Amino acid sequence: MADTPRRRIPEATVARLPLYYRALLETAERQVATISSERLAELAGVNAAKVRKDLSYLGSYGTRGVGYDVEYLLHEISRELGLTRDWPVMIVGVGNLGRALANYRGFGARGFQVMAVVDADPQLVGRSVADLAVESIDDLDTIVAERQIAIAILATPAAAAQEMADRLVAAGVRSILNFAPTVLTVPEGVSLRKVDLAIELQILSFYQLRRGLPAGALS
Amino acid sequence: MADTPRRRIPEATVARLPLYYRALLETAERQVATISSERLAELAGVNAAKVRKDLSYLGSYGTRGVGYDVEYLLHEISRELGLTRDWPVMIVGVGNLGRALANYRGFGARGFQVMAVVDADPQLVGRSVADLAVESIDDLDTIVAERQIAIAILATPAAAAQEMADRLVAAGVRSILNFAPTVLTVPEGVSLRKVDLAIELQILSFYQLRRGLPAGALS
DNA sequence: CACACTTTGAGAATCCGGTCACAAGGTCAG
DNA sequence: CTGACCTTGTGACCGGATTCTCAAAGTGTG
Repeated sequence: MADTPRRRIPEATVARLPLYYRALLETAERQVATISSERLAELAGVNAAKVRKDLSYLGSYGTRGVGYDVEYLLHEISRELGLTRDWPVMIVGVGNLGRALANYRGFGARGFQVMAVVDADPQLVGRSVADLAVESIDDLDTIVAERQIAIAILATPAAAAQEMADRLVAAGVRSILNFAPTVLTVPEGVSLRKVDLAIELQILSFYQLRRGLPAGALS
Repeated sequence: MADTPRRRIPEATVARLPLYYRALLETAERQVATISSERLAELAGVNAAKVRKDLSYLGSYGTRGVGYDVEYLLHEISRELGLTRDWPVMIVGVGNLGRALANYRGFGARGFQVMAVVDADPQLVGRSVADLAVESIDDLDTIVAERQIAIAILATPAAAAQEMADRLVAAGVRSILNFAPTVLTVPEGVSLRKVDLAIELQILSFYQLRRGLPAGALS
């Protein structure tokens, strides 16, 4: 499996691959065989030069004068993103958000299946969420090991998040998607991404405040 | 007060201000009067040089040899972010996610109050969600105008999202936080930010697949 | 007051990503 | 087979963001 010592793919490009992937899925469904960078750019909401540059990091998969073969490109991107295999996912924290996420079919991407839902509250253990029984956080190690869970979604209150993250890492989880509104630290070698409602709203607020105001008219 | 011909604040800095804000809130609660860039950096999960550079865009609010006055800095940042006023928020789409968001108290930042919850499905109109009655999307214009809603959270299925976004913009909403897994286009002058579960998971998957090589996906 | 120590603020250097522009490589009509 | 026409792939350039570094400005002690 010694895979190509392929050029390092820039982070910004990695973040866009899923957009291309989605656009290509839709295109494939419409039985379109090839697609130009122009069109792909439009679907993904970026510009054509960026699409070409991004795709060139994966290799030369296009044909000049024609465009990209939709099926082939789809395959290459999904391989690159690791979407050709299954990723069992665990959700930690069964509050409002945790439950919604567990039920969220809109993961869109198949391959990310929620295989476990855990919570620290003994009162919640045993309840059913999205066809799964809530399990105890104390069984983390076993659950992670047995179900080969590499990716966890953290949806606990902020106060509990760091401790949960630590326990996840200790149990062998190497990728965490954090929804708790707090800064987490994880060791080198663990990927951490965050989704933070409050921050997004505050950023919107910043620009909203300045909209329409004459430039420099802030008090 | 001789008002600052204030430097334009870089986008990257704007995105970090909420982090500092949160860190400062916690610090203020602990009755700590001043804070160094070093300490603030630690709390916000960034490095000290960045903190200082970021804060310098707001003006020179620190004291050399001492640090920053917590209360004062807090005040300046919240003013900058528009957190000194209230932002009525509307949630569009009452699926799993919409409901969870409506109930989500963890907005953390006060000032963002959900003032309306709307859906296109007549079956849902009238039901109660988070102490609000679900209203019809057809009353959008009135709701937005009367409740002065500037920020909307889109939590519809992907297929409906663009149309809803268009209607929101038409009704006067200038800031949209999109949770629907699709690319939206909005006119110039409207802020759009997105939160996309599937994309986040796919990015994690990418790095998980390569564990060992890159430094990974920092937030 | 002098001196050691702390910490900010900002210029300079560097890194990274985005955009431009165009040669290279391909299609297709006649 | 030729010439008009597309579209990719990429090197060159540009600009924003991050990091480095250190002078400047403050504190505190004796």
